[in-house]
Formats: sequence, structure tokens, C-alpha cells
Amino acid sequence: MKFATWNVNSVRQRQGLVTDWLAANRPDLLLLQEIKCEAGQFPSDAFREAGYESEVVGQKSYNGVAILSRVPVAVMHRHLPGLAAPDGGEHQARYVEVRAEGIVFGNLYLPNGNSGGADGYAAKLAWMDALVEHARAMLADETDFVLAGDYNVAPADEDFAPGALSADDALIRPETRRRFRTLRWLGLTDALRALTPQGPVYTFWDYQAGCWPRDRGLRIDHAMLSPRLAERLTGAMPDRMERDRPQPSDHVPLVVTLDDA
DNA sequence: ATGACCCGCGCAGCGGGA
Repeated sequence: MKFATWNVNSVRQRQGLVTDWLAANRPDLLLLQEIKCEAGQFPSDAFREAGYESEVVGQKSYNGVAILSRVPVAVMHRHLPGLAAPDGGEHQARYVEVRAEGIVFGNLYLPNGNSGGADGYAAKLAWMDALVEHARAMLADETDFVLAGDYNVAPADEDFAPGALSADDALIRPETRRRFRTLRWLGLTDALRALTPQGPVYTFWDYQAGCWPRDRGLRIDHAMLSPRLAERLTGAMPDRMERDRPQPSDHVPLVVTLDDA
């Protein structure tokens, strides 16, 4: 089976790129982040014509996640379990989880953590803590699961181009990286790093300052696999060609393939 | 020397992205 995760930076701006990519790659599931619209504005009909049903968790203007699938899915969660909503407010649209083909797919868009001052960064860490607890619970249940999406974490120094981030950036602060390591210590496998153990394998290039032509990128989109799924891992690679398309997202799809169970 | 974008919202310019 094949799945991909892709921060599309507005699904309405990128609808044609997404349908083209689906036609060319035919993943079983595509996990989208930063759709930047409410569920009612999501182009479900266009994706259905391409052979994909949509599960959408949207909000106005910001954030938003969706799972496109050409296999049957059952929705498990529409927000991250264990994470409280802001006082008197709605959850931000950053998590949706389905079960398909005997696997739980958690699609996540982690807070960046660089805006909102100390509170903004604390919210990122709280989000990561809840993600760790959710992973722990699924491991205890012996669930086969994937936690994939835009983590907004560059786990190691080789995961960002020299000079692309300052030392106090929320994407690389020690507290951020410590929580990402906890996911690994629990027993999850970073699919891309498992198959490409060393060197840059970026998934994001800023629109500014010629970052793409200079290959000044970041590796911040990840697919973390539970132990039995890691044993089935056969492929994991960012689709760099997508960054050369007209009006691309600043992220490219990360494509993962698993052997049949 | 050192490149300054892109999105939604809504019609100017700002907050957010990373």
C-alpha cells in the first residue's frame, strides 16, 4: 500500500496540482495539511471525480487537514485525543484520524510555535505531549498506526540547510527535539530517515530568497510508523519534482510504501 | 554583494507561515 503526506498551503489554490498528482501517483491515501478553508469550501467533488473520497476537518482561513482515500475508511478522531480546546473555543483544525486497510492513519499539522510568544511555543509543546500520549496508548493496544504530517520539527542539524534557521527557532529548540525523540524512543520509526540514514532529504523550501534553486530546505514533514509497520516499510521519499510545478506549495509530498501484510 | 514570497481576508495591509 502507498500513502503520502502533503502540506498544500491552501487546497483551493492547489486543487489542480493535487488532482494531477493523484492521477500520476495513485496513492491509497493522501494526507493533506494547511487546506486553509472550511469543510464546505473543500473541493470534494473534484477529488471524487479523481476517484477519492474526502474526510475534512477544516476552519476558516488557517490550518485545516483532510484525508483523501480510494479505499474504505472509518473516521476515528477529528481532533487530537487528550488535547484540550482553548478556553471557551473550538479546537484548531490540526488533526484527523482514520482506519483503513487495518492501519490507523493520524494526519497531523503541528503548531509552528514561532508566533504568539511564550504562549505560542508552550502550545506547540503541549500539542507534542498529547501526541506522545496518543502514540503510547496505541502502542499499548498493539494498534498498527502511522502518525504523519507537518510536524514543524527539524529533528537533527542535517535536517535544515546551514543558516536556514536560527538556533532559537521553534522548529529546532531542544524542548521541541526532545519530544520528537520521545516518539522514537517509544518505538516509532521515522520512515524517511530509516531508508535514507544520512544527508539532507528536505521536504520544504521557503518561497523567499531563492531557497528552492539554492536547495536551502528543511526536513519537517515526517511519517512515523509503529513497529510492525516499520517491518513492512519499502519506500519513503519526498517528491521533489512537485516543487518545480507552477505555483507550487512550499512543501512537497512525502510518499511512503508498505509491503502487504 | 547575499535574492524578500505566499495565503486568506477583503480591497489595505496585516497576521501567519517556517
